[in-house]
Amino acid sequence: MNADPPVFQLFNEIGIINQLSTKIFEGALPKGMTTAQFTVLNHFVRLGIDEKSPAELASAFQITRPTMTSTLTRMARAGLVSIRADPNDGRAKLVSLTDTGREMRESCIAASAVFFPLLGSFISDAEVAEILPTLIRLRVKLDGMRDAKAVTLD
Amino acid sequence: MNADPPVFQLFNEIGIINQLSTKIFEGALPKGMTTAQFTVLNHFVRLGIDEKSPAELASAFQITRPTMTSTLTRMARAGLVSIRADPNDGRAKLVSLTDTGREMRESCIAASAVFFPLLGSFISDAEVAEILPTLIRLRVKLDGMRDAKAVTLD
DNA sequence: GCATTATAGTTAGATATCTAATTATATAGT
DNA sequence: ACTATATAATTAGATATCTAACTATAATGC
Repeated sequence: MNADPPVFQLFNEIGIINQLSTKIFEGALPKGMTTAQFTVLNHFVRLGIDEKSPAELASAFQITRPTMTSTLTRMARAGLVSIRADPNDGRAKLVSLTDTGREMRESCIAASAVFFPLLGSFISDAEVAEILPTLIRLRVKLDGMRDAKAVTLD
Repeated sequence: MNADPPVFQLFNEIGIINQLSTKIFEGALPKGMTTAQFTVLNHFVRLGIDEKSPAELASAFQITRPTMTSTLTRMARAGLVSIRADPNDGRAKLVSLTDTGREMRESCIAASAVFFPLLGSFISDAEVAEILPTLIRLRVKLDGMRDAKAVTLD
């Protein structure tokens, strides 16, 4: 009864998996924390970065600058990041983690330490290894298309 | 330099693919149309349904009732759906497509007829066939967890 | 050097999504 | 029958996300 083309099905499944896994993950995070904010915290720590501009962060996460402004405003209000003017560029700003931000990231990591084994019980390492390369190839191609001026399709 | 566990990577890639493909798809839809609204239109047509309550629709798409209320309100405002009181249940309502809704669905299908071959050029049918079963299994398991009362993880 | 163009960040306005709380109606239980 | 519980829909308030438009500063170009 499912007449959808395989590619449609694929994107459909990916959409549902994304929605469900995101919800489960956020349910495990400290109250009020979101995936978007955790991603920023994790980025600084994992890459050992001191300061980065909002534009660079937006680019790293492939979101628009207004979205980044919005998230950073909330994170600054919560004391997770600190934002100062860039002394070398009057237009730009520089974002850095606060101690509170670093502690929050630790709490999130602790939460995910419980979360990922659970997900791991839903899909084996072998299965992940089997499908991950294909998904990465697909992501890279989609990503390349994003850079094409407009997604005109004509 | 990527020390993330494979499962983390998997969900990361899935998140990015979902974001990019959704954006590309919506870019192809008629101005103002969204994936959420198209999904509702397509649901009625594909399954040949006349009327369905907001609660049933919310359940079918695995979103909350407030979200469904929100989307249906906008769709009704745009003339895409019609909503009436359920004569058999004073609490419930019944949603149905309007002619405008049906036409809009056709336009979206026409748009996707251009979109999916494009995506198809990014991933072969063979690759889709290879990874789809695993993704479906994963989705089903995540889905089952959703029904567990609370995602307590403890 | 001054005008044009590009870039950084923000603001405005929109949609989708969630949780918590509210209102109204049904159903169950005793 | 009357109370207690469950269900349908909505409202309120929040986050994330987008596009379009705006302000300010930097870089280019002639």
